[in-house]
Amino acid sequence: MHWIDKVSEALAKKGGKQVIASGISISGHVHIGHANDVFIADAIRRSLAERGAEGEAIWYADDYDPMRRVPWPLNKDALAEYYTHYLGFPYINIPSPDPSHKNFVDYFQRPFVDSLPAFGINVKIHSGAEVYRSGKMAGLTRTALERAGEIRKILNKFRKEPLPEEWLPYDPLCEKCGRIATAVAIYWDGNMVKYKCVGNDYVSGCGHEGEADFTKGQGKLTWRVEWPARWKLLGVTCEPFGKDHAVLGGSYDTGKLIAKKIFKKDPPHPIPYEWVSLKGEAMSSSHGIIFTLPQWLEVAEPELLRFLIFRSKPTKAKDFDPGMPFLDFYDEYDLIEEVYHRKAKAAKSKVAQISRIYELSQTGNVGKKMPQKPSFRFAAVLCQAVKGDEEKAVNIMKKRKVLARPTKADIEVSMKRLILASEWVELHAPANLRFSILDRLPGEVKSRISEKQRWGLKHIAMDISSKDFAAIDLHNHIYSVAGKAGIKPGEMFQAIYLALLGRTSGPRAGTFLTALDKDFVVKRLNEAAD
RNA sequence: GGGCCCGUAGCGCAGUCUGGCUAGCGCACCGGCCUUUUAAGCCGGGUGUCGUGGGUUCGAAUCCCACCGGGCCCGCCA
Repeated sequence: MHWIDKVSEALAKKGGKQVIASGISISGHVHIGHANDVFIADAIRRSLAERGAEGEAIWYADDYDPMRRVPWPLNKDALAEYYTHYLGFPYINIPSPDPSHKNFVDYFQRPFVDSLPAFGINVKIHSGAEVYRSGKMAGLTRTALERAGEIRKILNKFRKEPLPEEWLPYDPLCEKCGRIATAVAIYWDGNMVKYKCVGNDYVSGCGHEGEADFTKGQGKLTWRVEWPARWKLLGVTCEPFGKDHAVLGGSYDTGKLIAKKIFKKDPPHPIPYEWVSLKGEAMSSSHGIIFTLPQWLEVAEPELLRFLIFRSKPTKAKDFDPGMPFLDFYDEYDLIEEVYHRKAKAAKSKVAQISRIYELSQTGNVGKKMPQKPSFRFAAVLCQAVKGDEEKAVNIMKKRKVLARPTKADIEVSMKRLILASEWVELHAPANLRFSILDRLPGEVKSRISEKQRWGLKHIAMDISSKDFAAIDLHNHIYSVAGKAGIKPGEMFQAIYLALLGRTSGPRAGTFLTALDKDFVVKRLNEAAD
């Protein structure tokens, strides 16, 4: 059984409505590593639905947390100084670097959230700032303040240096300087927490002493207490989280105890997961080593990212490389699709597992028929040869038997893939895979073509204009022309590539030439031969 | 100091929870074919001390213990 289904089975067995929580701190661009969180939560929701259990997936933006570091690209040049001023501010209160977004949070969060539907993700979105400001957290905050002593004892079990006697689990928002990370709560009474803005290790305080109304969001619970409080507030029964929280004595450990003892809440079923790296490097919002959901959708089908996440166990580290290895990755996905549709063979013991991974990779329901489409590898060449001419592309794919009596849907899927491939070639493909037809034939290129090669080009041009070659026949024909010209086939091919691409290699010549406009090819070959 | 993950073919991995066919898959590679350059074709081939050592067992990649190597997380701050 797939791990997603094991979790949903365990949850369903407990009974009642299941709430699967996910979420992150909006500390910069939200990248595909963060997608783990929501994708897992949503997949469990889906699995629960399949077994008839009630479930809801949520995504919680920690947008009321303080900015501890200025993230990329705001840490560059003039912006850096401007944003350094906002260290310690709750993200939600930091301005956007561009006027088309409401604020810092909107700027970083929107591209992520807006992309979720394209990945088939259906989650309810919550905002930490909204939760605090609306007073929804007030009751639980009061409980936490009342029982600060017990909470302190729980936390101290895991700390080297115990928290001070008068410690309170509350981070007030300094009314004077606007920071939420610099004020220390001193005591509380009624709805008010008295504080002093003393600063912390990354930003200094303003020294202000004031009072924060915790029913109005003038501060927030400290993380280790906030998390279990949130479980209680939203009735969270399951939550995937990064390995940083999963450490013994980490926030899940203390959260578990606080949830049970203070908030009378069963802690959620944990799903710790590993990070996703980018070309072997850890992704980092603050350093700009990221790959975002919109970036993904530019060059790949959404199913592929789901596949990346669900193909292996959550505790397995995953690496994503949008370069050459991406083609293999695509092939693997296509293969499991074929296995699912019984078009490819796999070990009997594997078919069920592979099929389930395929299902989980889908953004919606699985189609009954497997769509016909080119491999991504092929698409990456074809799109360059036809330069956006759909009809030509379809014809070539028919000739190549990639498409056999294609339906509208087949063509749609294939075109989509061609567009993605063309973006991929542009953005991520290694240079040697990229080619483009020369608009003009520069003299410098022409001069690299020998007398004998010219003779050959001229004859090929003549033959093409007088006859419609099938790709393979043309390919063969080039060999015979090379023979007549008294040169090696390789030299003949090189001349063709030079004339069209300005370099000595390219896609398989017969298919390549037949994929191009005939008149253009004839004209160009003649031009090179003269 | 504490914890987690990983170690299986040249590379990337599945299989480990729940011990049981002859340890699989993709790519690469090798051989052959397509008169056929090429990262777009086809067929065939497994190239392996399952990190090491010990234990449990009729039986271990799988469970237990120790160790080695790699990566990561936490350690007042997600």
